[in-house]
Amino acid sequence: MKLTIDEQVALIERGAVNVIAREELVAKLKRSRESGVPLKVKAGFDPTAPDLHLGHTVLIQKMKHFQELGHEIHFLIGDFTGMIGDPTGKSETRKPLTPEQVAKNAETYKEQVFKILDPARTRVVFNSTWLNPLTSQEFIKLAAQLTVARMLEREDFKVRFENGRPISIHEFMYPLIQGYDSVALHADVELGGTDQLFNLLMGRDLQRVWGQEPQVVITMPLLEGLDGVNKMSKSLGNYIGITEPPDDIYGKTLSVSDDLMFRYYELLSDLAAEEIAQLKSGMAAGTLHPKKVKQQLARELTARFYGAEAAQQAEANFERVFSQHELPAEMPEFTLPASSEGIWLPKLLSETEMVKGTGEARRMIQQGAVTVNGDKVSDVEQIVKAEGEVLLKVGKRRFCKVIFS
RNA sequence: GGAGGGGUUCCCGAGCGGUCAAAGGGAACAGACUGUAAAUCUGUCGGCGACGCCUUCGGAGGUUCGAAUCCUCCCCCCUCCA
Repeated sequence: MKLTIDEQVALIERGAVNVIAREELVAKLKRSRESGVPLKVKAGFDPTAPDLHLGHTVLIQKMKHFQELGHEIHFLIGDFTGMIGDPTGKSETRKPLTPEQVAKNAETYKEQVFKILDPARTRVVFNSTWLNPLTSQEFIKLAAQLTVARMLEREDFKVRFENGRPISIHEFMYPLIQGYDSVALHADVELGGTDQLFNLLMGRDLQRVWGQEPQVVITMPLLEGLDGVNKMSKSLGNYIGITEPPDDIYGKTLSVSDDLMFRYYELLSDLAAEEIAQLKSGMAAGTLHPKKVKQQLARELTARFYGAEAAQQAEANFERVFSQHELPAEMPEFTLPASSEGIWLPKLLSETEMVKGTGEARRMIQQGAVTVNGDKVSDVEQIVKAEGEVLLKVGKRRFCKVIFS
């Protein structure tokens, strides 16, 4: 790819919230082009979440942009810092992870990130590599670079401090350590979410202290989760995981609110800004149905991880089940022993794990949410014939085929 | 180290000897309406083959016919002082 420096900068700036500082970025890009030495682009991930979701991909897409420009990505897994716990945005002290958990989560990251990034231009690094050997003296030197007052400028610390909530001393170390990672890597650029701004800037400060040219800092917006309120996160359960089945990625995307849909377009889609604007105005003018627009997004995102064909299939499945109200083409099967006296429906639902227990089964039946072979059941005492095949449906999206043998 | 205030069901938060499986709100789930959107309305929301039984209110004991509520010890958190 042969882009002019201006075109490169435009690509890099797309979607970014901060670029600090633009002139430095231009200078680095020029120097890299002249010398043929790729820039070292660093992005750190805290190995707390076992699964990457679309929220992470905002950043990963940006990393990919750099790869397309020929630069080298350092995918930093914060296995050391993961044991501390990033205090960013938290109102409480985080629980540290055990080394075993960190190691396990880190592996998952490595597997998943290459769904998007080019492995040949990606270096996966662990910050324990250089942090574990640090001596106490070096550690203290690091700590000496920052005052408490400066640290308390940070909004999250400030709020906690003013509200008298606990801040552990080790949490102060987090930004310092993250900054030191940049020193250890000689990073030219660091990418992160907007919530990471303080930590990213710390890298610049520390690099100066260690006599290095400060890294360019680029922040990307945080993606809202499916609820449209909180940021997308595993722990809140409002996420779309990139390893989820195509049907789920498609379905979850389609369940997002209209407002949120455009936010997703903006941050996740590969469509040009003008194309997105067209969709928006078309919808406002009434010439485009919102569902069509949303379907396009769902197809694009599903196709990103599974290909266009799988995306089409996911759409077909979705239409079949939710628009035509037909049973899905495939559903989980359960085999139970046949019996002549039949089986009590709540028991059957419970055995097939369609509900948590017979209590929930009773509730679902009473609420008219249960269907047996397509017929709605209202009797809690219903006995189902335990022979042949029985199709069960609970609510809108729980299906199961029971085979009695 | 000293003085106070707290730990309630997924979360917040009432309750302060029986009428408490525990108000209210949020989340979640189901139904209606839809575009599985949002908003709205209704219902459910510890477990159990259930108009009854069992297990919950930081932990362990105790007082009572009876405790989330009272007493004792322990654990954890917060505030102020040092």
